[in-house]
Amino acid sequence: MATTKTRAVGSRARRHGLDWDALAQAAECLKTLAHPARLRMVQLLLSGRYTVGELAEECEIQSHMASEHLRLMQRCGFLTSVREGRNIFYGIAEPHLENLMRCIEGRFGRPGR
Amino acid sequence: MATTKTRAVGSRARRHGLDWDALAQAAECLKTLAHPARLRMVQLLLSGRYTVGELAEECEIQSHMASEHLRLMQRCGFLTSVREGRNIFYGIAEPHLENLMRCIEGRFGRPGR
DNA sequence: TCGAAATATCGGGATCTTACGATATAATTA
DNA sequence: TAATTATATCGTAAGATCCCGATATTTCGA
Repeated sequence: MATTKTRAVGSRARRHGLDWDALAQAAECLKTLAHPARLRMVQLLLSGRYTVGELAEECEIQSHMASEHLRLMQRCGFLTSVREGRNIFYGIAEPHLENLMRCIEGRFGRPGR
Repeated sequence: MATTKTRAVGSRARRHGLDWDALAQAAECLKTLAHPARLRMVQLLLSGRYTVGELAEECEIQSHMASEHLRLMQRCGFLTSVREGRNIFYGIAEPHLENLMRCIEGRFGRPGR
């Protein structure tokens, strides 16, 4: 999973955007985001904090699946979590997610909204 | 792969960003983008057109693998391709990719650049 | 302390992805 | 036509992902 190859810079594109390590990291994060339930969770969490159960209900999945999705996103540093009594509230830790979701909504959102 | 479920809108988040179909579509596209070689190809192609062989060399993969990656991205409508003699030149078809890559570079690019 | 509620983890089976070698197709040149 | 170059496709095996049921863990209330 940790693709840590050292790559020579090709001929036509010197210093073109991200280096290979950054690309591998970015790919990991995109893969983590690339699931409808997880996208939905991010979308919801950008508007405030939610418990696991609430997210599960919104996404219509079992709560232990929500837990799993949240674990994956937390591993990428996307989320915060705070326990309050029996509940655990999740929130957004990665500020860039807002821009990214805006890009995605710009591409996939219906024009009439 | 075609997750076409009809989902009820939950309680706390009415009309929150994208609906389920759009999320599934977005997830597909993100998954397609979520590979270091494919990200690199998009990065390169945003600066001009490239042949399969050039892309393969830049990404240090075999050209038949480049071909495969390009096929996946074309299936999402990301790319254009034009044959010229023996070569096939690929380019960017989806204008939103530029914004998306900027978001990604904003997150993963080194601060000093 | 016991039971219930909320969340997390484990083990497994089905499905998908990835990269490979081999092969096929298309266009060019000898 | 035959050989060469560029690109695409096929079959496949290893590995990853997804979702499930079952089971743990943590916290609260009776």
